[in-house]
Amino acid sequence: MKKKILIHDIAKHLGVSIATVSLVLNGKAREKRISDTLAEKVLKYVDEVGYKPNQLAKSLRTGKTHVIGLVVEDIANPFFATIAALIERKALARGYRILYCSTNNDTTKALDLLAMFEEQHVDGYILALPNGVEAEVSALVRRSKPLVLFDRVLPGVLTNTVVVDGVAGTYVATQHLLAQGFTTIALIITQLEQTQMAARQQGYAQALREHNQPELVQEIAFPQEPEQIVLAMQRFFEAHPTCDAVLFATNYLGVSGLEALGRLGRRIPEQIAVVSFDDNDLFRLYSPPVTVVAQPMETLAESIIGALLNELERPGTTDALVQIQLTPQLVVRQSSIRPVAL
Amino acid sequence: MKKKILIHDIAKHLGVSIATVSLVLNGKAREKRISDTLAEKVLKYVDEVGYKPNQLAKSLRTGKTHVIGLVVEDIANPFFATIAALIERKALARGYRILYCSTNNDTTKALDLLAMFEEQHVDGYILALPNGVEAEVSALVRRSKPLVLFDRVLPGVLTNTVVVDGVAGTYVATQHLLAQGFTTIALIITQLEQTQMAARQQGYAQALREHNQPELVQEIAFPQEPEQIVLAMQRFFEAHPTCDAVLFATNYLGVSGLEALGRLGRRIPEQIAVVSFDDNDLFRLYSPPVTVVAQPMETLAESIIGALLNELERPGTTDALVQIQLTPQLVVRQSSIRPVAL
DNA sequence: CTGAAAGCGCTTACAG
DNA sequence: CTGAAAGCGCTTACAG
Repeated sequence: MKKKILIHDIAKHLGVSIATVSLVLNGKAREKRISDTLAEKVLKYVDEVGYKPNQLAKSLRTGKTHVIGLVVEDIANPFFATIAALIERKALARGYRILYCSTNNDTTKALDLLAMFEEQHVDGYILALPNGVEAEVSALVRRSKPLVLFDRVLPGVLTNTVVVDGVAGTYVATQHLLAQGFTTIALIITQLEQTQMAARQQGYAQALREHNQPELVQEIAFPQEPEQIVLAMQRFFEAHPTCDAVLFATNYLGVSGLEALGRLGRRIPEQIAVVSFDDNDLFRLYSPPVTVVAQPMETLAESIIGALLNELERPGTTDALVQIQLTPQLVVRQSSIRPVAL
Repeated sequence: MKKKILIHDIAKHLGVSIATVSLVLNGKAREKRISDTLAEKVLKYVDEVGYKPNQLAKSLRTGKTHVIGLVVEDIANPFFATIAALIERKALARGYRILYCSTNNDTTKALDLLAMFEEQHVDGYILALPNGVEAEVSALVRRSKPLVLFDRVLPGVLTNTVVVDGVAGTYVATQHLLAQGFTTIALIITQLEQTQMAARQQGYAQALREHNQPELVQEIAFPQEPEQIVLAMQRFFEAHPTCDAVLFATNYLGVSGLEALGRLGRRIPEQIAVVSFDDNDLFRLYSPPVTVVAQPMETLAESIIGALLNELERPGTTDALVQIQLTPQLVVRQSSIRPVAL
C-alpha cells in the first residue's frame, strides 16, 4: 500500500517551492514567469510518480468541484436513460462528472435532491423537475448558479432551457390521424400541470379544433404501478368503444397502452390507430410497428450540455439566456395507417 | 442573496464554542457530556437558520464523502438503467449519493473512471467492469476500499460479488427448448471473455451435451452500432436455415435478434423459437411474447447495496467477503412453445 | 462544557 | 522564481 503522495513531496524532491508546483499544474507557469525548463521538469516528475492533487482540498479552496448535478424523473425510463447516457459522455469529455438522481416526480424528493446537490457543491445543474420547486430553482438562478432546465420548464422561472416543441409534436401527430380519416381521437396523458404535457395537450386540442372535432382526453395520475395504469386504460377504452385512434403523450403511457389494448383484444390499426410520443425499440419492433413523435435525442443532449458549459466556462460575464426549442419528428409506421379495405 | 452561514456564526450567536456545535451536530453530545438542554438549543437554532455544514470541508477533514461510485456498462441499457434506479433509491435512503459512469465496455475508459472515482474520494464502489482492469481493482481491494462487483466478476480478483447464476439460466432455457422438441438450437452471445457470458455459454453447452446435441454458437463483437449487430444476425440466420431455435445471451442481442428475424420474415415460433436473457417491456409485449430468463432485479439491487453498506459501515473489523449468486427465472411465453400442428 | 489550536491538502497573493 | 503564510470550513484532541 503506497503512501499517498502530496504536493509537498513533489516540491521537496525537486527542490522547488510548493507554489511553483501548484502554478505549473494549474497552467499558470507562463503567467507567473516560470521557465519552460522548470515547468517541464515538474510535469515530468508529477507524471512519473503519478501524483494526483486531492480534489477535495482543491475544491474546498477553489470552490469548483467539476461535478454536474443531473436530476431526471426516473433513470429507468428509456427517455431519461438515453439522455443521461449522452449527457454523461459529453460531460466527461469536457472534464465534468455526473452526480445523478431521480425524483420520481415527487416534489419533496426533488427539493431534497436540490439541497443535496448544493451541499455537494456541484458546479452546475441539469434539471427535469416536477412542479412545486419554483422558489428553490429561482433562488439558484438568483445566485447565478449555472443551470439548465430540460424536458419541462417551470412556470415563472426565467433561466436556460432546452425543450422539445410538444405543441408541434402532437399537432402534427393529430393532423396525421385526421388525414387518415380517424374521427374519434383520444389523448391519454399525465401530469397536465407540467409544461411539456400541457404543450402536448395543446397541440392535440388545436388540431382537433381546426377540424371541428371534439376532444377526448384521459389524464392518468402518475405515481402508480404500471399495472394500475394498464387497468385505468382498459377501463377507458371499454368506456369509449367508438374511439378509433389514440395518442399516448409519453413513452410509458404508450407501453401501458399497448398492453391494455392487447388485453382487450383490439386490433391495431383496424379497430384503433395508435401513436405515441417518444421512440424506442418496443414501438419500432411491435406488431404493427407504432407511429411515434420522436424527440431528437442527440441534439437534445448536445444542446443541454452546450448550454451548461457555456455558463460554466463563461468568464463571469453577463450573458444572454439560452432558450432552445427543438422540433420533434413524426415517424409514421403501420399502427396509424388506416387500412384500405374497410 | 443570503450569505452562507458557517459553524462559527452558529457558535457566536448561541454563545457556545465551535466544538460544542460540531459535536452536537455529529451526535457526540452524550459521549462528550454535553447537556441535553444545550444540545437541543443548538439543534433548534441550526434548524431555524437552515445551517448545513460544508460537505467539502467535512470530507477533507474526515475522509468520508458519502458518495458511491457506480460503474455500469451502459446506462441506456435497460438492465443497467433499472439496476441503477433501484440502487440509487436504496443508497439515498441510507444517506449516500451516486456518482455514475458508463464504460461502454472500453477498458481504457474503465480505468479512467476508476481513477476519477478515486480522485473524487468516493467512499465505495459498485462495479460492472470489462476485463483488463484486474490489477487496478485488486489494488483497491488490497487498500481495503469498500467494493462490490456485480453482473460479472473479474478473474483472479477476490472480493465481494453479487451475480446471477448464468449457467443455471441458460441451462434451464436450453432444457426447455429441447423439451419442446427443437433440435438445432443456436446461442447468440457476445464478449465471451466476460464471466457472466462465459457462464451463459456453459449452461447452454451443458444442456446440449446431456442430450448429445451439437452446439451452434455465434459470438457478436460488442462495440458496434445496433444496425451492424442486426446485419450480423441476418447473415447468421441465412447461413443456418436449419436452426429452429435461438437463445440470445443478453437483452440487446435479443432486441436486435427480433429485428433480424423480422426482416428475414421468419415466423416465431413456427419457423424458429426464441428465448432471450433479461426481461423487458418489449419481450413481454412482442407478438408473440418472448420467453425470457429474467434476473431478479429487486433482489439484485438489494444484495448489491446491502453488501456495500456492510463494508461501509462495518466498525473497521476484518469481516468475511460477501459472495452472492442469485437464481434467474425462466418465464415461458409463446415464442418458445412448439406449435401443436406441424 | 469552553477556547485555542492543529490539521485535512490544496491555491494564491505577497514580499523578497 | 522561492518561502512563508493565509485561508477554504470543518473535526477533534487537549488543557482548563
